[in-house]
Amino acid sequence: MSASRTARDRVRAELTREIKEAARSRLADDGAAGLSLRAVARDLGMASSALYRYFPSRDDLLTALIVDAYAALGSTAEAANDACAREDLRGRWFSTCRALRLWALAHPHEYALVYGTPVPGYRAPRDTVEPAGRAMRVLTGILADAWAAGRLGPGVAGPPIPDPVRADAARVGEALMPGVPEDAVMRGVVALTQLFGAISLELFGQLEGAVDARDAFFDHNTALMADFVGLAATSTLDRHGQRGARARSA
Amino acid sequence: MSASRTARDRVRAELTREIKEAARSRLADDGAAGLSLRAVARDLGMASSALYRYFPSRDDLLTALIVDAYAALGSTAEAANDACAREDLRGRWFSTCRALRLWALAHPHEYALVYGTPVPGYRAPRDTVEPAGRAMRVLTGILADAWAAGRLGPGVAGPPIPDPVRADAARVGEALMPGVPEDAVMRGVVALTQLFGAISLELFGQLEGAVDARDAFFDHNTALMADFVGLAATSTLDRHGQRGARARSA
DNA sequence: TGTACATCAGTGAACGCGCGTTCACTGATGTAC
DNA sequence: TGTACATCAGTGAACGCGCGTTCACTGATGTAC
Repeated sequence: MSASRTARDRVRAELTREIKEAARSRLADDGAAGLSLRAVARDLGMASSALYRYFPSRDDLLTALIVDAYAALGSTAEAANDACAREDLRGRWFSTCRALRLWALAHPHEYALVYGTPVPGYRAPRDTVEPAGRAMRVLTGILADAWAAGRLGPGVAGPPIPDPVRADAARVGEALMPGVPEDAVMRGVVALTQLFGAISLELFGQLEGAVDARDAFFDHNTALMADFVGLAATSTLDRHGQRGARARSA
Repeated sequence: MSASRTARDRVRAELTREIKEAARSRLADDGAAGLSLRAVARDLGMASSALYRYFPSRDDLLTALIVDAYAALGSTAEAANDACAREDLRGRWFSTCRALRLWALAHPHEYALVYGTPVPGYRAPRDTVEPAGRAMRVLTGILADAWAAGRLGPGVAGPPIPDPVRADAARVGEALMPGVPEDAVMRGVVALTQLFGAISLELFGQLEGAVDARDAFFDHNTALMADFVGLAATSTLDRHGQRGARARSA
């Protein structure tokens, strides 16, 4: 049974993949709000009604694309992180930030799908919640490792944290970087916010005419925020993206 | 001539305003990509063809909305900045950041129009470039004032700035905060990026389930970034949004 | 292995809908003398 | 102030289009005996 099931089912899985692939291409022209089943079917040379054998509605296709985008973003981050020596904390941070930006630049419409303007009328179902956190979790994991290794410096101190914010930071910390004190958690969240702000502004065209050396600019940006969170400067990776460049001292 | 011209022209200006107003409301339901002249006309109780007396095409209406959004964001920032004593630099920074966030929360769809995912197929014309910078210029102006007054601390140092980035920072600094050295310009840009990242993440729903005390969270966020850029902590406004709270020492 | 039946994939026509834009028109408002 | 004319605002019908989704159908693939 399972062997024969896979015969037909492999074709099914393959076509499901192709439909999503075609839909991703369409995204570039029409955006998420304008994603059209008929256009996708046309690109694949099949009847639009055939798509209903694979996705019960347009929104379900959109959901699949969103889940895929989160997953791709997540595994990109994980791969970048894993490519570094575990104890090279600043290197892992840099590598992951860079990988996220490069993925976003290579897949701008999929990035926009998850971190851009929400699609009007579309409500993300539950399936979407879990994969959403994967990329984030890589970055917070680095901070947690740094803290555990006693290698998370004081960073920018800032004013004392008001109680309600402390509660939020405690909850976020519990979920993403257990053991890390609230003020370091806050700095981490601020750094993540900055990271996604930097990627979004570049991707959505707000740097146009203002910043030319985009790669180097992003790297310097990342370096400043690494200092901000207190990630010790032990990496060989934070200048110009050249592995093996001389380590710098903060 | 000019008196009689204004008779008819005042009605025209009024209706132009009403059309844009109705279009703004529509934005909430359908998003920018789905903005429909027919829907706007329906809401106003007029024939859809009548709108062509006011806007030559759908894209021109969209352009008008974008220009308006930038202008509203700009004057919101300016008003918040002007409401503070000129020498209260950190207060001005806080006041402006807060005002921008509150405007965005009050007008999420207009914010998305300018800082969210670009509308597919829409190319912003020239009219859009100048007003885009207004809100930014308020914030950079504060940093420039702080520098001129010798009140811009060292902030986070970061690594030495590579030459291409230095060139970008010099150009941006020239345009937005003349006289401020490149490293401070870079920190300013990073802070602006963080600000828009924070507003966008909150607005686009990424904080859902993670952060509850949104106002206080944003304020603390802002305080950390104010320290990051080196804005001296002399304000009475950076705790809990209460004017007259005790000044704190960094 | 062979046959009878059930399941599934894909088709093409049809549904009802909303869209941007054009056009010839009517009536009101403004202008020139 | 009054009249003749030009300009403008708004109408409603029409154009051609694309959309999501349903449905009865055909033929191929899988299942059970």
